[in-house]
Amino acid sequence: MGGMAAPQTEARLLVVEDDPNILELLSASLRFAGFDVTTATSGSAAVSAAKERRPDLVVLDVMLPDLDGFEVLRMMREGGARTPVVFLTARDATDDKIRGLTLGGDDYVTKPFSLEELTARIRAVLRRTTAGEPATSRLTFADLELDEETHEVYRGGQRVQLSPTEFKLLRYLMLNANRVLSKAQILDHVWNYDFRGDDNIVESYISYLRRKIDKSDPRLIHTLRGVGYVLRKPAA
Amino acid sequence: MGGMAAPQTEARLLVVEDDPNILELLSASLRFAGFDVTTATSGSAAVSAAKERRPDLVVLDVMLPDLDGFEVLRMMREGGARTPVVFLTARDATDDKIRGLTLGGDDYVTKPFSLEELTARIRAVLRRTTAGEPATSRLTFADLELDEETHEVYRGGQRVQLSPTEFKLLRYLMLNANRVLSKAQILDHVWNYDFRGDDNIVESYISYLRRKIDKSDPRLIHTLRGVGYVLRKPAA
DNA sequence: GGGAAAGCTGAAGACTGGCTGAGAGGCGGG
DNA sequence: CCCGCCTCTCAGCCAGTCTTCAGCTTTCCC
Repeated sequence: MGGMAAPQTEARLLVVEDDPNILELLSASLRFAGFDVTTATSGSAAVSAAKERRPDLVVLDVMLPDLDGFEVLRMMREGGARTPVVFLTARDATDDKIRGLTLGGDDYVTKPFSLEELTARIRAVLRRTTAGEPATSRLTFADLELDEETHEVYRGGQRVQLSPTEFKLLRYLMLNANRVLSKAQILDHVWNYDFRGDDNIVESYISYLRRKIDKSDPRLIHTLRGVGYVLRKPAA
Repeated sequence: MGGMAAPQTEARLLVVEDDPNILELLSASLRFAGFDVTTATSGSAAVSAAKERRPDLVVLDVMLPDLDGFEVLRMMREGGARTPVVFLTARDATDDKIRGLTLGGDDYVTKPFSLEELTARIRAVLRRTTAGEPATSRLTFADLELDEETHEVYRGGQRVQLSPTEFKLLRYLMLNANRVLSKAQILDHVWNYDFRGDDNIVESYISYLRRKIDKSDPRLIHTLRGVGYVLRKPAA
């Protein structure tokens, strides 16, 4: 099943998470997305893995059996390393510590997250911290433009307002333009991993998207009956 | 049992399934399709078989007597092995767990499936995960082209619309070009294994296919009275 | 040539996948 | 506390698809 494109090929990630299911979910999909992934299941293991591997970015659960994520971060950075971090936190952890994170170039994602959400954050942080590149956060396909930073979307130069889920869905389609995506894949990537509804919600959101960005020719979102959806220029 | 071509020659599969009838069906036909097949009938047996054999891909029933498929997957992957998996699930497994199956390049097929369907998925997953190959998903025969990913079919460069079943039938014919296929074989491979209709449906679909892709010379789909059908260039 | 078996195909009806309108429920801002 | 947006579910609908059936043609054999 065609996964995520691999725009960040070979960036090295260290994923730190004690729940084995979530760890498996993360490492499998981030590897498939083209990252070079190492894992750790405790704070202390994370610290030594970080020392050894010098990852480009760390995905770090705040709640760990031994040290908490902030401790781990402090220890990793003793000695001046400036490895960027994306934290995973519980939804209600309105902790002040979390607040300050985006100041230092880091970021956080609340559980339960969607893979789309997480990989978008990872990409954004890497973009910001890697070199001083202009670092475009703009995706384009045909006359569609999507700005990952501002969440603005244009079709044919015309601004379109999308809800958060519509935005994530469109981003996923654009990242995987010309690739056929099944409803299951879309559900797995765009919706939170604890979503337990059925496929029909994908149809609904495809319908919303079409109404907002694909109501006239040339149509870009195509249905392949029994297979999935694909974002593609027609007449190919 | 029908002659599937062996495009993935010698890839090693581990098939895990507790129903002996289905296991037999699977192992026989996958072997005949050119795979090197090992089997296991329980989760724990699967884990040790995986360790020992290091298969290229695992076909894994979700419902097993001891561990469930997800447990098995997690245990297999402890230690960093990245063996891809094609899951077998019940059709109505709407509830929980099934989510996340398309991550990491894996895929799943719902029971009752057709062998065509399953082997197509297996091939697709192997294609995606094996090396960084260009990974063509395109079959061609004479001036017929069939794209397994997008389900697009061309005859002489001309796009043709096929229904899902027509598509599966044509793919089966193309994979077995120049090989004579009996109606029984076609039924066994292209239709779900629980189909209880009669042979005439194959005639119907051959008729549909001819109308769509074989209405003018040179004819490619030939009837061998009393024997079966074959996809072949004439004058041979 | 005639009969029988095999194959072909049009038509009919049931079924399915996908699309969308309506609306319930949640959350957040005013 | 009310309102509006958003998410998600549900149910109806439609088009396309599957399956069966019956009558027809072709082929084969005597």
